[in-house]
Amino acid sequence: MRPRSLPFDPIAKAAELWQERIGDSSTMAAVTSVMRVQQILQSAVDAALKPHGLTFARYEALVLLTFSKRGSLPMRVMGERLQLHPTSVTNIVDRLEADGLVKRTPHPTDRRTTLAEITEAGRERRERATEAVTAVDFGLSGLTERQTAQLTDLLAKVRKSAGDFQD
Amino acid sequence: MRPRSLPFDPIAKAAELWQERIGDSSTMAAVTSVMRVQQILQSAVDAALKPHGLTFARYEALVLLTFSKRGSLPMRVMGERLQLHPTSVTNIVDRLEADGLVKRTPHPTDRRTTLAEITEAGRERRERATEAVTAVDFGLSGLTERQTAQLTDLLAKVRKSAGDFQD
DNA sequence: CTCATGTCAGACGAACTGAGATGG
DNA sequence: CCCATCTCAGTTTGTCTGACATGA
Repeated sequence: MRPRSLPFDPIAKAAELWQERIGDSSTMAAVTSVMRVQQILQSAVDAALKPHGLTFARYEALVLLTFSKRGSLPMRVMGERLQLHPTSVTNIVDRLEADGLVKRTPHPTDRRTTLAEITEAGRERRERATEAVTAVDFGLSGLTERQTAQLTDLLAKVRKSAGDFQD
Repeated sequence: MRPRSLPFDPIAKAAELWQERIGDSSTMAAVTSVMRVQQILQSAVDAALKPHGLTFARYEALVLLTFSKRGSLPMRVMGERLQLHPTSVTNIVDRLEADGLVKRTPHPTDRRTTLAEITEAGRERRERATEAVTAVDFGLSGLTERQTAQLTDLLAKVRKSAGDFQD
């Protein structure tokens, strides 16, 4: 149950007080804003996915597998792409497999690695789930096309600076 | 243990494939970017706060109390400002109180409500913690002053559109 | 030998649901 | 009576650590 909306912007207010009492507030305001917007988007997306028995993390995993050439990827690669801890990958694949959306199969040449392969049920589920999340625009509203692209660009700078990727 | 960095931007790559196979990818790219950057910031901030025995959520609560006139607020108000579930407020105040950083006191007139009041130890801890998080810029790097402000503005539009606040 | 890959057990933080006690 | 405030118990989700088995 999310609290009702405030008559003022709580982050702008906090930034104002921070500036008075502590110092430069621009970084603090941006970081708090990212945290809050993530919360908004996550809960919107999770709500849209709930009827389909998925969370955003599991949905992302399904999409990633859909995009792969053979519909399967080594679990290590999934972790790399989705920026997940190895044990988180195990956890997510466990749940997807329990729902019959993914199947673990042995790697043909490297017997250390396990492939996660999307099933036909997984592909169908992914399609329904995509309809659900796009119908609510992933919870993102209030921006023009251009502003949305601008947001993505700014965040890419941050990700790159944090070492998420090169180039 | 975070995976090493990729030789390409995984979100840009996913957006490209999404565009080919599913449709417009601009919203999906922005949302995925927010999710990922939040993860980066959260882990940077939590790492900086760990030596001080705080998480970001608890740190935010301490800051909020520091900013309040009497150093105390009704728990319901804390939930409103920090956008937290009532049980999460209980949980956070429990831990802060166990560490002696906050004290529960009865509301003078409304006996239903409990005030959380920051202690002197809490104020000191907040100050040290602020030094720690500002020293790492809250994990945010790669943006100019102007871009940081731009990011905050764009995210404010999203928050407002989602009903976080009016005006 | 080393290193990589995946899994397991156990802990944790944070959010939720549903129920309840207390009081306005 | 209804409603607000807070707490408690229990569940879910994802992350982490440390250890381990297997195999390149």
